[in-house]
Amino acid sequence: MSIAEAKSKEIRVRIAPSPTGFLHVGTARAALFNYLFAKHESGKFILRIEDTDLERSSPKFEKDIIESLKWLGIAWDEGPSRQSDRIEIYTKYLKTLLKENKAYYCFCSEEELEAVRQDQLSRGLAPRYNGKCRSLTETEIKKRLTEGESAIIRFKTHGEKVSFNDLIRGKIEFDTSLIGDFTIAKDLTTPLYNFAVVVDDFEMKISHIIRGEDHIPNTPKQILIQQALGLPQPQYAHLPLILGPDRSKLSKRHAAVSVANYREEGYLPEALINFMVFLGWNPGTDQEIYSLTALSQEFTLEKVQKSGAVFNLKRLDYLNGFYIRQKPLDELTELCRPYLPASPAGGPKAEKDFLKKVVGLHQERLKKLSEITELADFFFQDKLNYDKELLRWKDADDQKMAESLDNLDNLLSEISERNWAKENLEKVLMARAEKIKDRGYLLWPLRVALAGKKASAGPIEIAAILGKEKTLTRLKEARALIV
RNA sequence: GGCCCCAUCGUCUAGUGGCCCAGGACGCUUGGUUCUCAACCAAGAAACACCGGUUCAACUCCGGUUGGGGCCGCCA
Repeated sequence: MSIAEAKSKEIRVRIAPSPTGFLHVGTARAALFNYLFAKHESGKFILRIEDTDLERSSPKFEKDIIESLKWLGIAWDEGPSRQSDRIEIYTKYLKTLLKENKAYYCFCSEEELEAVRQDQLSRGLAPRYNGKCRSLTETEIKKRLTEGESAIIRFKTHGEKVSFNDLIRGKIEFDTSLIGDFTIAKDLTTPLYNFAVVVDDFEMKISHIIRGEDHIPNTPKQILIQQALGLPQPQYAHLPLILGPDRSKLSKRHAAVSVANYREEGYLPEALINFMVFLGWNPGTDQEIYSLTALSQEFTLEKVQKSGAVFNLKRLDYLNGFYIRQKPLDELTELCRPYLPASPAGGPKAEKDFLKKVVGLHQERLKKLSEITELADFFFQDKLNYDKELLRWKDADDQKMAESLDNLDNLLSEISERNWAKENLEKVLMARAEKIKDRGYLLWPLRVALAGKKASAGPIEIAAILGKEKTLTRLKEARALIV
């Protein structure tokens, strides 16, 4: 094999998002599959920003796409390149097509086109261009163009059949007579999607196009353009779609769709990666937890599913909880910090120590980082607000409750600040609790007095973190609720 | 409506003709642990859309039906 041959066989894939919105989970998953495929095949993964639609594109979204991809750990080898920086290239190819009479100017107005479309639709036909401007003479075109009449560039189809072998679905065939002469550019310097992708994929030597199933109908158009330009045909692999609970394409009305949303909610990139990759792919074994590196070793297109996959938030939550539980406490504390109030004085060291205890206490209860806010709020409040009835354990009457609270107060008052640690507190409190048989009479009111809610971490652990002073204060406040 | 794609538990899926009266995971239910919640452990309910063919044998192959989805832009 010559060097040239070896080079031409290089695996090169790309993700080509358009900056018209925040990075969508569907796009992120496509990026992931491309990335994994490239890694598995020792190829290159390229990021290309498709911003030919200047109206809808925004630098804000481009920034989000780049940041979200980075956050997920999906690293690209080349790019990001931007279509708006490559206009001359498209113009060059456009001129070739025009000159060779493979594309032509169309002067039909949008209203006119829409009317034709509606008519065809109502008659149950495939809507397609009627070919009105297909054979305008060169002089007429020139004349109308110089007169400033608005025009668009169409690609000339010939009603042939186009087929390609999809790596995931096998042979797919289209009848281009049903497609008609489609648009490829608004003018010489404004290419449209189907045209720009073909040019870019060729220029960037893309070997495999791995993208969503929603692009299947675009494929024959792109192949036609390739053929007209004499370009090689890349391999295609169309991924199943991510679906909402109603099994239609996942959209905003179903759930949050941008990676940024999930990041803000406190999902970990590891969880999101692991979740997304199993939407339409599986290793064929029972292993369910994978790192990005492990995935790139396992990933093959043969294992990709053909049918759409419903986005199951419960499973994402489960995975996220799993990864949160795996996190080293130090790291998790930093991840949780944005979701917690700034702690009172004591310096950064003391604050970090305190936060670590608080986070550690809730680590196994967290499904997403943002939940720490509510779970641990009582550590940051001066005065708790809860109903007196919450203090009542089972059928305990007021007298019994008061007794329990007094007992707790007495017991805990005797423990010195120095010995105020979980082990000691446990020793003292559990000894007493055991005597009562039903520990709840002692522990339930303690938990409510300290946390102010019906579900929380253990009262002894809370007391240990809260410290003697605050613990006793809260106990007295609880006692005051009972007359 | 036209074209195209798809079809195993509620969900993600294993299964490439016999190993499957279908396996795993999430979720759900029940029990255990337990002051509550979570975590953890154990058990359980839960699926091959339908009809024909091919074959000694079909969840697996073929055809059809039904159902679902995608696309039909001077968006990508």
